[in-house]
This record gives sequence, structure tokens and C-alpha cells, in this order.
Amino acid sequence: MHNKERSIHILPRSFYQHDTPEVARQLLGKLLVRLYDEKILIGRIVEVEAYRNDDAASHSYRGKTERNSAMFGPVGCAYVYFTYGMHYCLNLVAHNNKYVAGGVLIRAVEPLDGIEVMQLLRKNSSLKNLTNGPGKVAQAFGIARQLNHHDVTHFGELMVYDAPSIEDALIGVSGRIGIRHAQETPWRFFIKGNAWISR
DNA sequence: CACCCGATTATCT
DNA sequence: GATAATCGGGTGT
Repeated sequence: MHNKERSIHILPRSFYQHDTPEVARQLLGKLLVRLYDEKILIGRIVEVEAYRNDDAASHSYRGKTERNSAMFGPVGCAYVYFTYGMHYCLNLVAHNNKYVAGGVLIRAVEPLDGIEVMQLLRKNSSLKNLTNGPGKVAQAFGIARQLNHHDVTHFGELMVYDAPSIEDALIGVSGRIGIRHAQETPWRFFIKGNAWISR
């Protein structure tokens, strides 16, 4: 091969089979891809949070229920939950075999393609408020209960594609946002300086 | 930009 | 009956 081709591929299930905070960090820079109504929506993941079953802030902390069952299912699937009576949030199930559940909340993405569709779904939102929060990402990508348990490791309505990793020097770390318990646990990861991080 | 607050309802105790 | 991994609008600096 004369020219070096960039291999564009869907992240395999093994990508998600590691400790949840590590997968969260590795997801930064990867591409969230949604096939929606004959259109393609693409966002570069720029902010995430890890939630593991031994962690008091996690929905999975008190065991499996109907709502959180996806987090106890196969890694590489979506856990979509409804909250505050009006918002959906997207997680990707990820944990190693020392834990029984874990997920990475997708808090923000940088919109790359399908921006007009995202703006329609977000109802006149400004570009800078399009995908800079977990509820906003779900709304902009048309993600709701229908995608709970959806496998993102095969071609389909929702996928995560590989992209270059982010070097440690460019990754910011902090406590997670909007939680009551375990506020000090430093499991929020974001790409420093990116315009779409939620705060 | 920062902070405050009300909306709105599925889910769990 | 209380809570919630949020958002958007309002007010003030």
C-alpha cells in the first residue's frame, strides 16, 4: 500500500472490557455515530464520567433493577436512562470482570457532521449549546429508550468509531457533576480547552 | 459569566 | 412520597 490509509472501524467489544474509569478516558476523542432518518450524525466525544457498581454515585450501586439492567448486561451496549422527568442520558456499558456493572456517561461531544439535524432535534439551540451536556447530546442525537441495551459494537443505529487517542497532557480530570454521593471521586474526564465541554 | 430556580415524571423506597 | 448522572430562562455583576 503506497499511501498510509487511516483505518476507520467500530470499536470492538474488547475495548469496553476494562476498568470503567480507564475506558472513560480512552473514549475521549472517539466518534459517536448515529444513523437517524437516513442521515448520519457524528460527534467527537470530549467529556465523559465513569460510574461503577462499587461507587455510591452509580445507579448500579444498590444492585440491579429494571431501570439500570443495561449496566449489568454486556459491555459495549448502551445504557439510556430517563431523569428529571424530561431528559435522557447515554452511557456506554464498560467494566472489567472484577465488577458486575459499570458505565461511561457521555457528557459532551463536539458536533462534526449532521449539525442541521441536531439543531432541528434540539429546537433552535445555538451551536455552542447544541451538545455540551448529557441531556443535550441525547436530544441532539435522537437517543431515547429505544436505544437502551443497543449494541454499539456492530454496524447499526448507534456506534462508536475509533479515532486517535488523546494524550494525557491534554486530558482534564475532576469530580463528577450533579451527584450527591462520592463528589470527590475524580472520575470526570474531558479534553482541556474544548469549546463543547459542559463546564 | 455566575448564580438561582422552576419544570416535570419515571423510578425506587 | 421523595428523589434525580439536567436544562433553560431569569436576574445581577
